[in-house]
Amino acid sequence: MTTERNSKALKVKQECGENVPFLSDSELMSLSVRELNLHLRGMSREEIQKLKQRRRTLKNRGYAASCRVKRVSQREALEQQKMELQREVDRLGAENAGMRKELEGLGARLAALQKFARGLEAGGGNLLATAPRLNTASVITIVKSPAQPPPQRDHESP
Amino acid sequence: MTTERNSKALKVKQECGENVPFLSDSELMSLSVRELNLHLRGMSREEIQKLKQRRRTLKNRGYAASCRVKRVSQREALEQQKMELQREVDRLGAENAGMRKELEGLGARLAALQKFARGLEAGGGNLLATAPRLNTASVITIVKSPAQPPPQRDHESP
DNA sequence: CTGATTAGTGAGCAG
DNA sequence: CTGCTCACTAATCAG
Repeated sequence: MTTERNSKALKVKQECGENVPFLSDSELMSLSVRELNLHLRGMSREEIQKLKQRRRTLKNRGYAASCRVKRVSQREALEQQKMELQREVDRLGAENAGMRKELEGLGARLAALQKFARGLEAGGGNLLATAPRLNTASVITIVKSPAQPPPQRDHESP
Repeated sequence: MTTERNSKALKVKQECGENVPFLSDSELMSLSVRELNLHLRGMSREEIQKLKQRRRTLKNRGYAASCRVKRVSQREALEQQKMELQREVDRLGAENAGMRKELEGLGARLAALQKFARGLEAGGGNLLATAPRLNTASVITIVKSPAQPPPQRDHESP
């Protein structure tokens, strides 16, 4: 199955020896019916039928070949589409993992903040008194968003 | 191409009429060589060769059939896998969109908080004085996590 | 030899 | 008629 087919000299009916009647070997395949008729002067009905059958056979040979080519092409196209989808899955999966990590980080930050806020509430209203070791630069105050996004698009940059 | 093949009474070489020699019609296909030889008593070399060739042909018919079946199965399997991947892409895409929205919301909240915090810094150290309209229940304080655990953290209130 | 695969061939359908 | 597809056959390869 892996090895290459070496001596591939198939049969391919070739009546070259004795029977080169009037028309070329297999290029009557490319003639139209009208053109074929021009070459059909003075032939017995039987010979005409024989020639037309040979033409049909040659045509069928080509049809079968293109049928196989088409089959292979379709299979390869399917595999190609499958690989593209797999790549898309990988991409989305990675993006997903990244965002999940981001969310996790933000969630942890918010949890810590809420904990700190609870301590604030319990200790009193004075922020600086409650957390004396924190300077204002490291302290951010949060208002629980009442479902109204701020018109300003400002992001932090750590 | 869409219509079903109606009268599918293919040729399937059946030499039932005159030629039912010694062995069943086509069930010599299922005999092993050893068993076949038992039925080969008193036959001319030529007849034996003929029978063996018929057996080989019948076998080949079956091989070709299973080859076609396999081809179809593989194609269907590919299409199946493709559909599953497509479903996976859709699922991940939806999950992705959801998380993106979550991140967007959290980002907006953090942006608002930073804006508020900047106002705090500019106005002075007193939080309540800077935001007099906010009660402590709606205010949460954030510490930019400096990756250093607080040395004394023993007040907890669930 | 057995089983699988390929190309060629005729049957039969569809346009 | 033309083009395509199916089932069959022989040739060939692989194990």
